[in-house]
Amino acid sequence: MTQGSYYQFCPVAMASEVLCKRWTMVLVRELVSGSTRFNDLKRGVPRMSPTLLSQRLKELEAAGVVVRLPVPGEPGISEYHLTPAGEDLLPVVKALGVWGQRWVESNLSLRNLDASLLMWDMRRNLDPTPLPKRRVVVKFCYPELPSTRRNFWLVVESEGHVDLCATDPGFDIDLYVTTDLRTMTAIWMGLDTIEQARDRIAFDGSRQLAKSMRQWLGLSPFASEENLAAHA
Amino acid sequence: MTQGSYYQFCPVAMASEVLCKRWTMVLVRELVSGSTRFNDLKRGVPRMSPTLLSQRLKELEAAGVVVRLPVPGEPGISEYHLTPAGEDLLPVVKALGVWGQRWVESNLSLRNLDASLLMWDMRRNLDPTPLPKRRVVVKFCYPELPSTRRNFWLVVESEGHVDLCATDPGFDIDLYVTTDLRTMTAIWMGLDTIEQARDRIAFDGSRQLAKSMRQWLGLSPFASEENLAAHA
DNA sequence: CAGTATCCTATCCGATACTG
DNA sequence: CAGTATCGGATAGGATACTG
Repeated sequence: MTQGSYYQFCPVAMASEVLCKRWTMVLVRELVSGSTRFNDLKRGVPRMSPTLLSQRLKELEAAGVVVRLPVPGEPGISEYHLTPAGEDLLPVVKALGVWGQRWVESNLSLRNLDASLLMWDMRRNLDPTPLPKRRVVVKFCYPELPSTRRNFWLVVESEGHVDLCATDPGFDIDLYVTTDLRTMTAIWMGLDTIEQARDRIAFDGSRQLAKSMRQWLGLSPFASEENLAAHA
Repeated sequence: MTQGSYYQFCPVAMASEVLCKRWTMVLVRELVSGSTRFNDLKRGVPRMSPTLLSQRLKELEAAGVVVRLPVPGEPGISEYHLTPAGEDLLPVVKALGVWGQRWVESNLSLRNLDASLLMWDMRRNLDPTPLPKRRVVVKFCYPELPSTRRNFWLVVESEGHVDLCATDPGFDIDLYVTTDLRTMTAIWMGLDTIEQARDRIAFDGSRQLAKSMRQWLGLSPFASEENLAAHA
Protein backbone atom coordinates (compact mmCIF):
# COMPACT_ATOMS: atom_id res chain seq x y z
CA MET A 1 0.00 0.00 0.00
CA THR A 2 1.01 3.54 -0.32
CA GLN A 3 3.31 3.59 2.62
CA GLY A 4 4.91 1.01 4.84
CA SER A 5 3.93 -0.31 8.14
CA TYR A 6 1.21 0.48 10.64
CA TYR A 7 3.77 0.75 13.42
CA GLN A 8 1.61 -1.22 15.79
CA PHE A 9 2.74 -4.16 17.86
CA CYS A 10 -0.80 -5.57 17.83
CA PRO A 11 -0.96 -8.96 16.11
CA VAL A 12 -4.01 -7.93 14.11
CA ALA A 13 -2.03 -5.07 12.67
CA MET A 14 0.99 -7.25 12.01
CA ALA A 15 -1.13 -9.83 10.23
CA SER A 16 -2.95 -7.15 8.26
CA GLU A 17 0.33 -5.74 7.08
CA VAL A 18 1.06 -9.03 5.35
CA LEU A 19 -2.41 -9.99 4.22
CA CYS A 20 -4.58 -6.96 3.73
CA LYS A 21 -3.31 -5.74 0.43
CA ARG A 22 -5.05 -5.77 -2.86
CA TRP A 23 -5.41 -9.32 -4.22
CA THR A 24 -3.47 -10.95 -1.43
CA MET A 25 -6.37 -12.58 0.39
CA VAL A 26 -7.87 -13.78 -2.86
CA LEU A 27 -4.55 -15.30 -3.78
CA VAL A 28 -4.29 -16.91 -0.36
CA ARG A 29 -7.72 -18.40 -0.94
CA GLU A 30 -6.38 -20.02 -4.09
CA LEU A 31 -3.40 -21.35 -2.20
CA VAL A 32 -5.40 -22.83 0.64
CA SER A 33 -7.71 -24.31 -1.96
CA GLY A 34 -4.77 -26.30 -3.18
CA SER A 35 -3.42 -24.59 -6.29
CA THR A 36 0.35 -24.65 -6.47
CA ARG A 37 1.35 -23.79 -10.02
CA PHE A 38 1.69 -20.28 -11.30
CA ASN A 39 -0.83 -20.73 -14.06
CA ASP A 40 -3.30 -22.54 -11.89
CA LEU A 41 -3.13 -19.68 -9.45
CA LYS A 42 -3.58 -17.32 -12.35
CA ARG A 43 -6.77 -19.02 -13.39
CA GLY A 44 -8.11 -18.42 -9.93
CA VAL A 45 -7.31 -14.71 -10.08
CA PRO A 46 -7.75 -13.95 -13.76
CA ARG A 47 -7.91 -10.18 -13.40
CA MET A 48 -4.63 -10.04 -11.57
CA SER A 49 -1.68 -9.25 -13.79
CA PRO A 50 1.10 -11.84 -13.87
CA THR A 51 3.51 -9.20 -12.65
CA LEU A 52 1.48 -8.53 -9.57
CA LEU A 53 0.86 -12.21 -8.99
CA SER A 54 4.57 -12.84 -9.08
CA GLN A 55 5.20 -9.95 -6.74
CA ARG A 56 2.59 -11.07 -4.25
CA LEU A 57 3.97 -14.58 -4.23
CA LYS A 58 7.35 -13.17 -3.36
CA GLU A 59 5.87 -11.14 -0.56
CA LEU A 60 4.12 -14.18 0.81
CA GLU A 61 7.34 -16.11 0.55
CA ALA A 62 9.18 -13.39 2.45
CA ALA A 63 6.44 -13.48 5.08
CA GLY A 64 6.91 -17.21 5.49
CA VAL A 65 3.52 -18.13 4.11
CA VAL A 66 4.62 -20.01 1.01
CA VAL A 67 7.75 -21.74 -0.17
CA ARG A 68 8.72 -21.88 -3.77
CA LEU A 69 9.92 -25.33 -4.63
CA PRO A 70 11.51 -26.44 -7.88
CA VAL A 71 9.72 -29.39 -9.39
CA PRO A 72 12.03 -32.36 -9.78
CA GLY A 73 12.12 -33.41 -13.39
CA GLU A 74 10.70 -30.15 -14.67
CA PRO A 75 13.60 -27.72 -14.74
CA GLY A 76 12.76 -24.06 -14.56
CA ILE A 77 9.38 -24.80 -13.07
CA SER A 78 8.33 -24.19 -9.51
CA GLU A 79 5.44 -24.90 -7.27
CA TYR A 80 4.20 -22.72 -4.48
CA HIS A 81 3.38 -24.62 -1.36
CA LEU A 82 1.97 -23.36 1.88
CA THR A 83 4.21 -23.48 4.90
CA PRO A 84 2.66 -24.43 8.25
CA ALA A 85 2.08 -20.70 8.76
CA GLY A 86 0.34 -20.64 5.42
CA GLU A 87 -1.82 -23.64 6.20
CA ASP A 88 -2.79 -21.87 9.34
CA LEU A 89 -4.39 -19.12 7.28
CA LEU A 90 -7.31 -21.38 6.57
CA PRO A 91 -9.29 -20.04 9.55
CA VAL A 92 -8.74 -16.49 8.32
CA VAL A 93 -9.97 -17.29 4.83
CA LYS A 94 -12.89 -19.21 6.26
CA ALA A 95 -13.87 -16.37 8.56
CA LEU A 96 -13.77 -13.92 5.68
CA GLY A 97 -15.78 -16.22 3.46
CA VAL A 98 -18.40 -16.92 6.06
CA TRP A 99 -18.79 -13.24 6.69
CA GLY A 100 -18.97 -12.47 2.99
CA GLN A 101 -21.53 -15.13 2.37
CA ARG A 102 -23.66 -13.98 5.24
CA TRP A 103 -23.45 -10.23 4.88
CA VAL A 104 -22.58 -9.24 1.34
CA GLU A 105 -25.82 -8.88 -0.49
CA SER A 106 -26.06 -11.77 -2.89
CA ASN A 107 -27.08 -9.46 -5.69
CA LEU A 108 -23.70 -7.86 -5.38
CA SER A 109 -21.92 -11.18 -5.74
CA LEU A 110 -24.12 -12.14 -8.64
CA ARG A 111 -23.03 -9.04 -10.46
CA ASN A 112 -19.55 -10.51 -10.82
CA LEU A 113 -20.41 -13.45 -12.99
CA ASP A 114 -17.53 -15.20 -14.64
CA ALA A 115 -18.07 -18.50 -16.34
CA SER A 116 -14.51 -19.76 -16.44
CA LEU A 117 -13.98 -18.83 -12.82
CA LEU A 118 -17.15 -20.64 -11.88
CA MET A 119 -16.22 -23.72 -13.85
CA TRP A 120 -12.72 -23.69 -12.42
CA ASP A 121 -14.21 -23.66 -8.93
CA MET A 122 -16.67 -26.39 -9.80
CA ARG A 123 -13.86 -28.52 -11.12
CA ARG A 124 -12.14 -28.13 -7.79
CA ASN A 125 -15.02 -29.21 -5.62
CA LEU A 126 -16.59 -31.83 -7.82
CA ASP A 127 -17.15 -35.07 -5.98
CA PRO A 128 -16.51 -38.07 -8.21
CA THR A 129 -17.62 -40.71 -5.72
CA PRO A 130 -21.27 -40.88 -6.83
CA LEU A 131 -20.19 -41.17 -10.47
CA PRO A 132 -19.74 -44.41 -12.42
CA LYS A 133 -16.19 -45.71 -12.33
CA ARG A 134 -15.33 -44.76 -15.86
CA ARG A 135 -14.66 -41.52 -17.66
CA VAL A 136 -17.61 -39.20 -17.32
CA VAL A 137 -17.97 -36.03 -19.40
CA VAL A 138 -20.41 -33.25 -18.70
CA LYS A 139 -20.76 -30.39 -21.09
CA PHE A 140 -21.97 -27.06 -19.78
CA CYS A 141 -23.33 -24.45 -22.14
CA TYR A 142 -24.17 -20.84 -21.35
CA PRO A 143 -25.98 -19.63 -24.49
CA GLU A 144 -25.84 -16.00 -23.39
CA LEU A 145 -22.06 -15.90 -23.83
CA PRO A 146 -20.14 -15.36 -27.05
CA SER A 147 -19.79 -18.65 -28.82
CA THR A 148 -16.08 -19.03 -28.17
CA ARG A 149 -16.52 -18.83 -24.41
CA ARG A 150 -19.83 -20.50 -24.08
CA ASN A 151 -18.91 -24.15 -23.66
CA PHE A 152 -17.11 -26.06 -20.96
CA TRP A 153 -16.36 -29.70 -20.56
CA LEU A 154 -15.85 -31.25 -17.19
CA VAL A 155 -13.96 -34.47 -17.68
CA VAL A 156 -13.87 -36.83 -14.75
CA GLU A 157 -11.39 -39.61 -15.31
CA SER A 158 -12.07 -43.03 -13.90
CA GLU A 159 -9.65 -42.57 -11.03
CA GLY A 160 -11.43 -39.38 -10.05
CA HIS A 161 -9.16 -36.72 -11.48
CA VAL A 162 -11.18 -33.82 -12.87
CA ASP A 163 -10.21 -31.75 -15.87
CA LEU A 164 -11.78 -28.62 -17.23
CA CYS A 165 -11.69 -27.93 -20.95
CA ALA A 166 -12.77 -24.84 -22.84
CA THR A 167 -12.46 -26.63 -26.17
CA ASP A 168 -14.04 -29.90 -27.09
CA PRO A 169 -11.80 -32.69 -25.85
CA GLY A 170 -13.58 -35.03 -28.24
CA PHE A 171 -14.96 -37.54 -25.76
CA ASP A 172 -18.47 -38.90 -25.74
CA ILE A 173 -20.67 -36.70 -23.64
CA ASP A 174 -22.72 -38.18 -20.84
CA LEU A 175 -24.69 -35.13 -19.87
CA TYR A 176 -25.44 -31.76 -21.41
CA VAL A 177 -26.31 -28.93 -19.06
CA THR A 178 -27.62 -25.74 -20.57
CA THR A 179 -28.50 -22.81 -18.40
CA ASP A 180 -27.68 -19.19 -17.74
CA LEU A 181 -24.63 -18.14 -15.84
CA ARG A 182 -26.48 -16.42 -13.05
CA THR A 183 -28.56 -19.46 -12.31
CA MET A 184 -25.58 -21.76 -12.25
CA THR A 185 -23.60 -19.37 -10.06
CA ALA A 186 -26.46 -18.99 -7.60
CA ILE A 187 -26.74 -22.75 -7.31
CA TRP A 188 -23.04 -23.12 -6.79
CA MET A 189 -23.11 -20.49 -4.07
CA GLY A 190 -26.01 -22.15 -2.32
CA LEU A 191 -28.30 -19.22 -2.99
CA ASP A 192 -30.58 -21.37 -5.06
CA THR A 193 -31.18 -25.08 -5.52
CA ILE A 194 -31.31 -27.18 -8.63
CA GLU A 195 -34.94 -28.02 -7.94
CA GLN A 196 -35.95 -24.41 -7.54
CA ALA A 197 -34.13 -23.43 -10.71
CA ARG A 198 -35.36 -26.49 -12.58
CA ASP A 199 -37.18 -24.49 -15.26
CA ARG A 200 -34.08 -22.47 -16.03
CA ILE A 201 -31.90 -25.49 -16.67
CA ALA A 202 -32.05 -27.87 -19.57
CA PHE A 203 -30.59 -31.35 -19.19
CA ASP A 204 -29.88 -33.72 -21.99
CA GLY A 205 -28.27 -37.14 -21.85
CA SER A 206 -28.10 -39.43 -18.87
CA ARG A 207 -31.15 -38.89 -16.65
CA GLN A 208 -29.29 -40.69 -13.94
CA LEU A 209 -26.49 -38.14 -14.00
CA ALA A 210 -28.90 -35.25 -14.17
CA LYS A 211 -30.77 -36.50 -11.17
CA SER A 212 -27.66 -37.00 -9.10
CA MET A 213 -26.18 -33.64 -10.00
CA ARG A 214 -26.73 -32.28 -6.52
CA GLN A 215 -24.52 -35.13 -5.32
CA TRP A 216 -21.55 -34.98 -7.67
CA LEU A 217 -21.59 -31.26 -8.21
CA GLY A 218 -20.04 -30.00 -5.04
CA LEU A 219 -21.10 -26.60 -3.82
CA SER A 220 -18.99 -23.66 -2.85
CA PRO A 221 -17.30 -24.18 0.52
CA PHE A 222 -19.37 -21.26 1.78
CA ALA A 223 -22.71 -22.52 0.59
CA SER A 224 -24.10 -23.06 4.05
CA GLU A 225 -27.22 -24.83 5.06
CA GLU A 226 -28.15 -21.53 6.62
CA ASN A 227 -28.39 -19.97 3.19
CA LEU A 228 -30.05 -22.90 1.57
CA ALA A 229 -32.69 -22.77 4.26
CA ALA A 230 -33.10 -19.01 4.06
CA HIS A 231 -33.94 -19.19 0.40
CA ALA A 232 -35.92 -22.39 0.47
CA MET B 1 -7.08 0.23 -4.03
CA THR B 2 -5.78 1.36 -7.29
CA GLN B 3 -8.65 0.04 -9.25
CA GLY B 4 -12.07 -1.20 -8.33
CA SER B 5 -13.36 -4.61 -7.76
CA TYR B 6 -11.95 -8.10 -8.08
CA TYR B 7 -14.88 -9.13 -10.26
CA GLN B 8 -15.29 -12.37 -8.41
CA PHE B 9 -18.52 -13.73 -7.01
CA CYS B 10 -16.60 -15.61 -4.32
CA PRO B 11 -17.53 -14.44 -0.83
CA VAL B 12 -13.89 -14.27 0.20
CA ALA B 13 -13.27 -11.84 -2.63
CA MET B 14 -16.39 -9.84 -1.82
CA ALA B 15 -15.41 -9.57 1.83
CA SER B 16 -11.84 -8.68 0.92
CA GLU B 17 -13.06 -5.89 -1.27
CA VAL B 18 -14.59 -4.24 1.75
CA LEU B 19 -12.05 -5.15 4.39
CA CYS B 20 -8.64 -5.67 2.86
CA LYS B 21 -7.58 -2.13 2.31
CA ARG B 22 -4.91 -0.26 4.11
CA TRP B 23 -5.92 0.53 7.72
CA THR B 24 -9.38 -0.94 7.43
CA MET B 25 -8.82 -4.10 9.46
CA VAL B 26 -6.97 -2.17 12.13
CA LEU B 27 -9.84 0.25 12.32
CA VAL B 28 -12.30 -2.61 12.53
CA ARG B 29 -10.27 -4.01 15.39
CA GLU B 30 -10.81 -0.73 17.22
CA LEU B 31 -14.50 -0.85 16.52
CA VAL B 32 -14.97 -4.41 17.73
CA SER B 33 -12.91 -3.46 20.75
CA GLY B 34 -15.63 -1.03 21.61
CA SER B 35 -14.45 2.43 20.57
CA THR B 36 -17.20 4.53 19.09
CA ARG B 37 -16.00 8.11 19.06
CA PHE B 38 -13.92 9.60 16.32
CA ASN B 39 -11.11 10.61 18.60
CA ASP B 40 -11.12 7.37 20.52
CA LEU B 41 -10.77 5.55 17.24
CA LYS B 42 -8.02 7.93 16.33
CA ARG B 43 -6.08 7.06 19.45
CA GLY B 44 -6.22 3.45 18.41
CA VAL B 45 -4.84 4.20 14.95
CA PRO B 46 -2.58 7.15 15.64
CA ARG B 47 -0.64 6.98 12.38
CA MET B 48 -3.79 7.13 10.32
CA SER B 49 -4.64 10.58 9.09
CA PRO B 50 -8.02 11.95 10.18
CA THR B 51 -8.96 12.33 6.53
CA LEU B 52 -8.41 8.70 5.84
CA LEU B 53 -10.09 7.67 9.06
CA SER B 54 -13.14 9.63 8.09
CA GLN B 55 -13.11 8.15 4.61
CA ARG B 56 -12.79 4.60 5.86
CA LEU B 57 -15.63 5.10 8.30
CA LYS B 58 -17.80 6.21 5.41
CA GLU B 59 -16.80 3.16 3.41
CA LEU B 60 -17.64 0.91 6.30
CA GLU B 61 -20.93 2.69 6.69
CA ALA B 62 -21.69 2.19 3.01
CA ALA B 63 -20.80 -1.47 3.39
CA GLY B 64 -23.26 -1.79 6.26
CA VAL B 65 -20.63 -2.44 8.88
CA VAL B 66 -21.11 0.65 11.00
CA VAL B 67 -23.85 3.19 11.54
CA ARG B 68 -23.14 6.75 12.37
CA LEU B 69 -25.45 7.92 15.08
CA PRO B 70 -25.85 11.44 16.39
CA VAL B 71 -25.41 11.62 20.12
CA PRO B 72 -28.52 13.03 21.77
CA GLY B 73 -27.60 16.08 23.79
CA GLU B 74 -24.32 16.61 21.99
CA PRO B 75 -25.17 18.32 18.73
CA GLY B 76 -22.71 17.93 15.90
CA ILE B 77 -21.23 14.85 17.50
CA SER B 78 -21.65 11.31 16.31
CA GLU B 79 -20.80 7.86 17.43
CA TYR B 80 -19.91 4.96 15.20
CA HIS B 81 -21.60 1.76 16.19
CA LEU B 82 -21.26 -1.65 14.69
CA THR B 83 -24.26 -3.06 12.92
CA PRO B 84 -24.99 -6.78 13.31
CA ALA B 85 -22.85 -7.31 10.23
CA GLY B 86 -20.12 -5.36 11.96
CA GLU B 87 -20.39 -7.32 15.18
CA ASP B 88 -20.06 -10.40 13.07
CA LEU B 89 -16.58 -9.31 12.04
CA LEU B 90 -15.27 -10.36 15.43
CA PRO B 91 -14.34 -13.85 14.16
CA VAL B 92 -12.40 -12.30 11.30
CA VAL B 93 -10.45 -10.01 13.60
CA LYS B 94 -9.86 -12.87 16.00
CA ALA B 95 -8.61 -15.17 13.27
CA LEU B 96 -6.21 -12.52 12.05
CA GLY B 97 -4.98 -11.80 15.54
CA VAL B 98 -4.48 -15.42 16.43
CA TRP B 99 -2.55 -15.96 13.24
CA GLY B 100 -0.46 -12.85 13.82
CA GLN B 101 0.31 -13.80 17.37
CA ARG B 102 1.31 -17.29 16.37
CA TRP B 103 3.26 -16.64 13.20
CA VAL B 104 4.59 -13.13 13.11
CA GLU B 105 7.96 -13.22 14.72
CA SER B 106 7.66 -11.48 18.05
CA ASN B 107 10.79 -9.50 17.39
CA LEU B 108 8.96 -7.90 14.51
CA SER B 109 6.07 -6.87 16.70
CA LEU B 110 8.42 -5.59 19.36
CA ARG B 111 9.99 -3.31 16.83
CA ASN B 112 6.79 -1.28 16.75
CA LEU B 113 6.81 -0.05 20.28
CA ASP B 114 4.43 2.75 21.08
CA ALA B 115 3.82 3.72 24.65
CA SER B 116 0.57 5.59 24.27
CA LEU B 117 -0.86 2.82 22.13
CA LEU B 118 0.17 0.27 24.71
CA MET B 119 -1.31 2.27 27.56
CA TRP B 120 -4.48 2.85 25.61
CA ASP B 121 -4.82 -0.89 25.13
CA MET B 122 -4.04 -1.59 28.76
CA ARG B 123 -6.70 0.88 29.82
CA ARG B 124 -9.17 -1.05 27.73
CA ASN B 125 -8.48 -4.46 29.18
CA LEU B 126 -7.76 -3.53 32.76
CA ASP B 127 -9.79 -5.58 35.18
CA PRO B 128 -10.90 -3.50 38.17
CA THR B 129 -12.49 -6.36 40.12
CA PRO B 130 -9.39 -7.31 42.14
CA LEU B 131 -8.82 -3.66 43.07
CA PRO B 132 -10.02 -1.96 46.24
CA LYS B 133 -13.38 -0.26 45.84
CA ARG B 134 -12.04 3.26 45.77
CA ARG B 135 -10.12 5.33 43.27
CA VAL B 136 -6.84 3.63 42.43
CA VAL B 137 -4.07 5.40 40.55
CA VAL B 138 -1.09 3.67 38.97
CA LYS B 139 1.65 5.71 37.41
CA PHE B 140 3.74 4.14 34.67
CA CYS B 141 7.09 5.58 33.75
CA TYR B 142 9.27 4.70 30.80
CA PRO B 143 12.56 6.49 31.49
CA GLU B 144 13.88 5.84 28.00
CA LEU B 145 11.30 8.17 26.47
CA PRO B 146 11.51 11.94 26.19
CA SER B 147 10.28 13.46 29.41
CA THR B 148 7.04 14.82 27.97
CA ARG B 149 5.88 11.40 26.80
CA ARG B 150 7.35 9.29 29.53
CA ASN B 151 4.59 9.21 32.12
CA PHE B 152 1.13 7.73 32.14
CA TRP B 153 -1.49 7.57 34.82
CA LEU B 154 -4.09 4.86 34.87
CA VAL B 155 -6.96 6.10 36.99
CA VAL B 156 -9.49 3.50 38.04
CA GLU B 157 -12.54 5.12 39.52
CA SER B 158 -14.40 3.38 42.32
CA GLU B 159 -17.16 2.22 39.98
CA GLY B 160 -14.59 0.62 37.73
CA HIS B 161 -14.30 3.18 34.95
CA VAL B 162 -10.70 3.47 33.76
CA ASP B 163 -9.09 6.65 32.53
CA LEU B 164 -5.72 7.16 30.93
CA CYS B 165 -3.88 10.43 31.48
CA ALA B 166 -0.70 11.66 29.89
CA THR B 167 -0.46 14.57 32.30
CA ASP B 168 -0.58 14.35 36.06
CA PRO B 169 -4.22 14.29 37.11
CA GLY B 170 -3.11 15.28 40.60
CA PHE B 171 -4.43 12.30 42.54
CA ASP B 172 -2.51 10.39 45.16
CA ILE B 173 -0.63 7.56 43.56
CA ASP B 174 -1.05 4.03 44.81
CA LEU B 175 1.62 2.35 42.72
CA TYR B 176 4.56 3.47 40.65
CA VAL B 177 5.69 1.17 37.87
CA THR B 178 8.97 1.97 36.17
CA THR B 179 10.22 -0.19 33.35
CA ASP B 180 11.21 -0.10 29.73
CA LEU B 181 8.69 -0.09 26.96
CA ARG B 182 9.79 -3.32 25.38
CA THR B 183 9.47 -5.22 28.64
CA MET B 184 6.01 -3.85 29.32
CA THR B 185 4.86 -4.55 25.77
CA ALA B 186 6.17 -8.11 25.86
CA ILE B 187 4.29 -8.72 29.10
CA TRP B 188 1.13 -7.26 27.69
CA MET B 189 1.41 -9.47 24.63
CA GLY B 190 1.97 -12.57 26.71
CA LEU B 191 5.49 -13.03 25.39
CA ASP B 192 6.93 -12.56 28.83
CA THR B 193 5.66 -12.70 32.40
CA ILE B 194 5.96 -10.21 35.22
CA GLU B 195 7.95 -12.73 37.22
CA GLN B 196 10.40 -13.39 34.45
CA ALA B 197 10.88 -9.69 33.84
CA ARG B 198 10.99 -8.92 37.56
CA ASP B 199 14.50 -7.47 37.43
CA ARG B 200 13.57 -5.09 34.65
CA ILE B 201 10.63 -3.58 36.51
CA ALA B 202 10.72 -1.32 39.52
CA PHE B 203 7.66 -1.08 41.75
CA ASP B 204 7.08 1.55 44.36
CA GLY B 205 4.05 2.07 46.56
CA SER B 206 1.47 -0.53 47.52
CA ARG B 207 3.14 -3.94 47.64
CA GLN B 208 -0.31 -5.41 47.56
CA LEU B 209 -1.08 -3.76 44.22
CA ALA B 210 2.30 -4.69 42.81
CA LYS B 211 1.78 -8.31 43.73
CA SER B 212 -1.66 -8.48 42.22
CA MET B 213 -0.64 -6.76 39.00
CA ARG B 214 -0.99 -9.93 36.99
CA GLN B 215 -4.60 -9.96 38.12
CA TRP B 216 -5.76 -6.42 37.48
CA LEU B 217 -3.58 -5.78 34.47
CA GLY B 218 -5.41 -7.59 31.76
CA LEU B 219 -3.37 -8.97 28.95
CA SER B 220 -3.82 -8.53 25.23
CA PRO B 221 -6.76 -10.57 23.91
CA PHE B 222 -4.22 -12.53 21.89
CA ALA B 223 -1.89 -13.34 24.74
CA SER B 224 -2.55 -17.03 24.72
CA GLU B 225 -1.55 -19.62 27.23
CA GLU B 226 0.19 -21.23 24.30
CA ASN B 227 2.61 -18.35 24.14
CA LEU B 228 3.02 -18.00 27.86
CA ALA B 229 3.93 -21.65 28.03
CA ALA B 230 6.29 -21.50 25.07
CA HIS B 231 8.37 -18.82 26.70
CA ALA B 232 8.15 -20.10 30.25
C1' DC C 1 -14.08 17.65 20.18
C1' DA C 2 -15.12 16.05 15.51
C1' DG C 3 -14.14 16.18 11.69
C1' DT C 4 -13.07 18.73 6.35
C1' DA C 5 -10.29 20.85 2.86
C1' DT C 6 -6.37 21.01 0.23
C1' DC C 7 -2.28 19.65 -1.87
C1' DC C 8 1.07 16.76 -3.59
C1' DT C 9 3.72 12.83 -4.34
C1' DA C 10 4.97 7.95 -3.92
C1' DT C 11 3.57 3.83 -5.38
C1' DC C 12 0.59 0.70 -6.70
C1' DC C 13 -1.04 -1.58 -10.24
C1' DG C 14 -3.05 -2.46 -14.98
C1' DA C 15 -1.76 -3.37 -19.78
C1' DT C 16 1.11 -5.22 -22.90
C1' DA C 17 4.97 -7.29 -24.65
C1' DC C 18 8.58 -10.28 -24.24
C1' DT C 19 11.82 -14.32 -22.91
C1' DG C 20 13.86 -19.06 -21.71
C1' DC D 1 4.43 -23.14 -19.39
C1' DA D 2 6.30 -19.82 -16.07
C1' DG D 3 7.25 -16.06 -15.40
C1' DT D 4 10.07 -10.93 -16.19
C1' DA D 5 10.49 -6.20 -18.21
C1' DT D 6 8.84 -1.92 -19.02
C1' DC D 7 5.74 1.93 -18.91
C1' DG D 8 2.48 5.23 -17.75
C1' DG D 9 -1.54 6.83 -15.23
C1' DA D 10 -4.59 6.83 -11.50
C1' DT D 11 -5.13 7.27 -6.88
C1' DA D 12 -4.37 6.29 -2.49
C1' DG D 13 -3.04 8.26 1.26
C1' DG D 14 0.37 11.23 4.06
C1' DA D 15 0.96 15.92 5.91
C1' DT D 16 -0.86 19.98 7.42
C1' DA D 17 -3.95 23.41 8.27
C1' DC D 18 -8.32 24.76 9.16
C1' DT D 19 -13.39 25.13 10.84
C1' DG D 20 -17.95 24.83 13.49
